[in-house]
Amino acid sequence: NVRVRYAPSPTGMLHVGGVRTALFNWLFARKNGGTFVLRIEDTDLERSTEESVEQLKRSLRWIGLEWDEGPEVGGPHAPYRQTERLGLYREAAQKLLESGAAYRDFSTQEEVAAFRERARAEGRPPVYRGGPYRKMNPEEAKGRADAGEPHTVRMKTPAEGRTAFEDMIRGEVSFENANIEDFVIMKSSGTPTYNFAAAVDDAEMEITHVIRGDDHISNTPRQILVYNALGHPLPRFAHVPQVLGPDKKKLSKRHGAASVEEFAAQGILPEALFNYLALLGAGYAADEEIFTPEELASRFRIEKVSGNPAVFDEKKLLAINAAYIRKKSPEELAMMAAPILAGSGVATPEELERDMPRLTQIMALLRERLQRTTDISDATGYFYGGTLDYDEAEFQKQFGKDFVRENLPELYSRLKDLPEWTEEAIEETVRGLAAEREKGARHLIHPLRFATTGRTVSAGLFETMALLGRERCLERIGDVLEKMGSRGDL
RNA sequence: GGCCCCAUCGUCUAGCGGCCAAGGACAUCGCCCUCUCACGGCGAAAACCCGGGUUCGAAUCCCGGUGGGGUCACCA
Repeated sequence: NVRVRYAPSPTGMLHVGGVRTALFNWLFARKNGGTFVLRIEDTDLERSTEESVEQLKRSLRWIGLEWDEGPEVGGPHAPYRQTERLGLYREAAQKLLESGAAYRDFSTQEEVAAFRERARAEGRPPVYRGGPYRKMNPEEAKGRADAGEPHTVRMKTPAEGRTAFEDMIRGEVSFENANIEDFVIMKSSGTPTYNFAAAVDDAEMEITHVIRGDDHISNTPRQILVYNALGHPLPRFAHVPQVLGPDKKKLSKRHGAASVEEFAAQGILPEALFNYLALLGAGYAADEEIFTPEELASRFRIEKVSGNPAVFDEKKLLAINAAYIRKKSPEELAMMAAPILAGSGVATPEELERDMPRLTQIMALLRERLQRTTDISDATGYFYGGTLDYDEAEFQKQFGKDFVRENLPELYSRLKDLPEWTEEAIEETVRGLAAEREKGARHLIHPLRFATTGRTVSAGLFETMALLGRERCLERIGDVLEKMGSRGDL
């Protein structure tokens, strides 16, 4: 029975690197019919915030990573927050103290730092092994502790041999014990350190596969030591590489959007981020790239995950995002667009309510042209409201030509007299006039596009005008004619 | 600096000793479609870090170098 976990510390926003390891855990659980546990590692009282916890949960859910056990949903190993499990760590530490695997250290932080300093200066490895306290009589140490003397609890690390493990994506990784110092497991505040709490929890929660960022690879031997001292069988480990920015440095805010919430705010669809991140460095066959979470899960192979750090490519994310937007139905897009349009003030909620059928048709036209959902308000603005503001230079360019000046009024009146305002009728009118004047239709189409939409690019002109409606089109063309006249161009 | 990890087109990757004068995707550049933009189609350019081995044969295995990353806390 496979049990995996994602164990973030709530000290900031959920980072793409973090979601990716959460994602790999989720994928692995789904693939193997296992359980995905969420555990909050908030033993750093200084930096952990309640807000981060909420944000974390929100982000995880947004992208579609529901946890089977964890905060809010509960489970057989509750609670799932380390600050609520303090008793467990104290108990475990007590056990290690009694078995002699750990000892109390009464030296201060300054003293330990000084030791390391000296060792470094003398060219010895700065590996601290407790000074006099490692060998101190446990009874005496207990007495001092009971008397209230501040101390930490440290692991008694073997000075020789190696600690090795078989990483599921890297193969054997091994460390020399001589380089592993007697690390602290309980701080003088009585709270556990990361390496201890994580190992104790992974053991207690019966985690079978620890899949985490490779920045934890050097912590693994320490945790193995804890497991062993606790007499608990080891889980399997898999260390997934970091996500890097374009400069090959660890991805951070410096590189632009780096947190899930920022991507959401920038018009990225959750399924697109999910898909992109899952693909990033996961070693899927390269034949296709658009997959549902279920497909991703069934094809997921942890041992295929690449061992080298992956550079985050925003362009590719955008390409995938655009593909997901194209896959949405016009109805779905209209539902998404309405609040965006209302929010940006291009149309009132009531107006949009009435207008849903038309909005749906608009989305059908624009679907192929959107990269991010936030492009919607910009791309649809001209479908609402009356007259437009025209760019001066472009106005000159479009309407400065004699042919346009001579024929736009005629075009205006023919459009006005059309018995039916349909795409076909409009096209016939425009092409017809151009043909009569023996000119290519594009000589009329481009200025007309600019007049009716205020821009030089849009979806097909005739369908666009049909959706714009006769009244709005005539108003805008009339407005242009007037502007041309008022400056004596007519 | 010590320890650990990693190394195929710009980026993500396929490749797991011969099928590779290295395939796909994104990006780039052409062409086609076309009322513009997009979509779509076709095509181009673009990589096995270097040096030694092992082998009949290496992108694939081994060693060294170089480069990149991580980590060296009473932070996770």
